[in-house]
Amino acid sequence: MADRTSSEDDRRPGRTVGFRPLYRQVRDMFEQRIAEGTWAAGQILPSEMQLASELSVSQGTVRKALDEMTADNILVRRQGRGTYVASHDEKRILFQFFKLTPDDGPLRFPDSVVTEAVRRVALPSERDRLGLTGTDEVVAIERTRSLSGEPVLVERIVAPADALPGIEIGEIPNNLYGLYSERYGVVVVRAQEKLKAVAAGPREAAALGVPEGTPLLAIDRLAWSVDGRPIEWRVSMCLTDRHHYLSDLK
Amino acid sequence: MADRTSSEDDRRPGRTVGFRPLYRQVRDMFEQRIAEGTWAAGQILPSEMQLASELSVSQGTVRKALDEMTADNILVRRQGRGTYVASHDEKRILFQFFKLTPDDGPLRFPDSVVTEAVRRVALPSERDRLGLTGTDEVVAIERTRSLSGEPVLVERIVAPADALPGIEIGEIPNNLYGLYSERYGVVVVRAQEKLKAVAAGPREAAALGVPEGTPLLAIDRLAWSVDGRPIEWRVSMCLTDRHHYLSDLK
DNA sequence: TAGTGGTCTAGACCACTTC
DNA sequence: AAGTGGTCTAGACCACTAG
Repeated sequence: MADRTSSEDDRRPGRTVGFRPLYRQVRDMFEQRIAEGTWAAGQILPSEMQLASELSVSQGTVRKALDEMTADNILVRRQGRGTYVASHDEKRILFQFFKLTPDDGPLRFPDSVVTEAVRRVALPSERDRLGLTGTDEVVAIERTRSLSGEPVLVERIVAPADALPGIEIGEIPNNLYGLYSERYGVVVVRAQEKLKAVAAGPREAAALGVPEGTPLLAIDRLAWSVDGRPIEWRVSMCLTDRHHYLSDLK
Repeated sequence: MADRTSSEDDRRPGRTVGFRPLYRQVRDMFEQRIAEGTWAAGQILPSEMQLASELSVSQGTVRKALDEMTADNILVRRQGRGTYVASHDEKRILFQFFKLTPDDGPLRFPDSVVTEAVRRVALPSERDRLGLTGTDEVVAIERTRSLSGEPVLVERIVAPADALPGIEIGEIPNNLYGLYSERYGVVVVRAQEKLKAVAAGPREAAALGVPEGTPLLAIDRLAWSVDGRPIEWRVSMCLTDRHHYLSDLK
């Protein structure tokens, strides 16, 4: 493992500016391996001891890096088995990325019906949110999602086409983040949602089977890949008469 | 420090059932001290070394307990200075408990105008949410809150009266969690919010100066004290035409 | 039984704040 | 200079899983 400053050859930290703990440098390396696909979603990592000796670092330093990444839901650790790159299975989606819960009854994964899927040049607003330029293309999807057979939300999803090369518009799975990671090695690890209450317009009203003007919960989500690139913009319009958005504050 | 099982006298963990790491027992003790008021909000804790020798535990074990509590925003650590019980100053409220953000412009702390404050017997729904029984009393507050002079939300707050003994209905401060901790030693550390989109009724419409039926964001929050007791139920009806609820998913 | 992560300890040194 | 938290190391042992 190299020094943590830019110029010295020992382990002594430099001045206040630019100091970065060793375990964070280790974490950066691990995240880079995930971003590059060296470690794919669901795959097991080498053991702490192996990683430590590979990097010429103590096991405790490797552990601290792995613990941080586990706390951020990038890795999953299982005592006695090993450390794995967190995969986007339905359980993780429900736990981390799907906050719409039935008022009574258990959390469930919604069905999806795709109503539109196209590849086209990005609109200005999409370029803005996704950090695209000029003539960059996006994949745009619209779909309606149901819980227990009842439509609960309609959403529009936009992702940069170059991050998902050769994506087949025809076959959009229910679990998109699983597709991103399994097929394109793009691992979504973080998202930010902005929520508003809005009145249903004609399209939402028709798709959800409610009158125009019905209050809907609008969820505007931007999702980032492990390497920090914005990878998807999604706006969901949700019926909340029998569901709610669950947010834990701590 | 005692053993971590219930019956043995050494440090050897027992069977799988009932095993609890030493650092969690240490954390439990620390949380108890906060709940009892031994360590009040804003107060500095003894140093890691002092705590370790007091409990006959290594510094590393104390550190792990303190780190966990810091991650949960119960403590604040400042290198070179010490470890403090997190106080409910405006900065913490904004960071942890107030998620309504202007669409453009910086996050700010809202003003409040109390429109009603009474002490009365708890309603059945309130007993249910707050874990009260029989003739337990509550303090109920209604207020309107503004950002930049514009009313953005109206909320109803209900708290068990016995947790806030002798609370003066007359003087309700803007920052309620600060009052709870400073005056009654009740430290709120966690909350859960359920969000829905609803139509403004006559009262909300009048208080917020919008037509009836305007979509509002309803935030139903239950807040817990450090000892796990539900300490406040709050329902906020928010105008989201120029603000949004910010939720980070990771 | 072997190998993994999880806990606990002890000690050295660094970064930061205060006096 | 002294005291705090932060980092890094090394080693022992425990809990859990799998063969």
